[in-house]
Amino acid sequence: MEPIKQRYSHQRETILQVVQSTLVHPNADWVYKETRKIIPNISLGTVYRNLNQLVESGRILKLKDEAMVRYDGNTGQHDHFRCSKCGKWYDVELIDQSIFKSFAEKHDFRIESFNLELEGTCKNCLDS
Amino acid sequence: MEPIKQRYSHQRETILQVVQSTLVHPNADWVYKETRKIIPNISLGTVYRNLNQLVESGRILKLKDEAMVRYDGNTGQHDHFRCSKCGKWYDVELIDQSIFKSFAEKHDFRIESFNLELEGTCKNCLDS
DNA sequence: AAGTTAATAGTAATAGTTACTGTTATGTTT
DNA sequence: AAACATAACAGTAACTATTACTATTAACTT
Ligand SMILES: [Mn+2]
Ligand SMILES: [Mn+2]
Ligand SMILES: [Zn+2]
Ligand SMILES: [Zn+2]
Repeated sequence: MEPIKQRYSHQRETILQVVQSTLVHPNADWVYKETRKIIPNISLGTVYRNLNQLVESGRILKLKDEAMVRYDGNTGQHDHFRCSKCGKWYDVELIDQSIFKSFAEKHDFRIESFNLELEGTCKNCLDS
Repeated sequence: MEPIKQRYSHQRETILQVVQSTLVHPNADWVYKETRKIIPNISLGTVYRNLNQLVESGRILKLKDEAMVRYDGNTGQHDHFRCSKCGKWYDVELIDQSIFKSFAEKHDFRIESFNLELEGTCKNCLDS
């Protein structure tokens, strides 16, 4: 069988740029609203479909929030801190990943990704 | 203002026992079906309300699955491996938590919980 | 230029969860 | 023990994030 053909689409590239242009780790609706500033008649379904494809092809990351999915244009190795008060996501410095690598070998699983998430209260919320 | 009064309820205690009796890290519907074996006319709303209360009071843990919430009756310190093929959650041995503790001090955040999640393919799925 | 079909806009449907409402049961006060 | 106050309940409606559907458009192939 033939390889799946993925065609270029203006919408997909715009969505990718929107996700890559921010540090907010947006959800689908945020991406939708931002993308509509560039393509006013884009459909919400198109945003969802393309976000999923971009995750599938590894060009963006998928994050799990409380009751929503969030996306991350930064596909480099990093972890997250989530503020339980304001809901903001912050990138944090990575612990040496070799810790996890050696850990992986103790188990009978094929480990494909490590995800370390810290939760608490951010500086902003602590100050105010 | 007075402290919130939490009354005993047969339903809540049964739900707690159901969650504590398993290692599957169940979602709300699984808990609902299991609890109905004991209290046949319990309402799904009651299950959700009590699961939330049990999380709130720290008697069970809340986990984020792909598009669902899961619960864990094991509130001891441990981490998880999730199989992306069969969706099962496994408890895994904890890395020395002091790693995270020292890490926390580098940041201007008040860190309240660490959550390490590994994803990949489990032994069962690798074999078959 | 004509043909193929991936991708789209728009909308309907699904699924997990929460909100509401009248009734029941738990814990308290007479 | 009886009356009371209200947390919790069963049952159901509403909400919300996401996916599915459908007729049309546009990207690539021949
Ligand atoms: Mn990030
Ligand atoms: Mn567990
Ligand atoms: Zn905050
Ligand atoms: Zn598996």
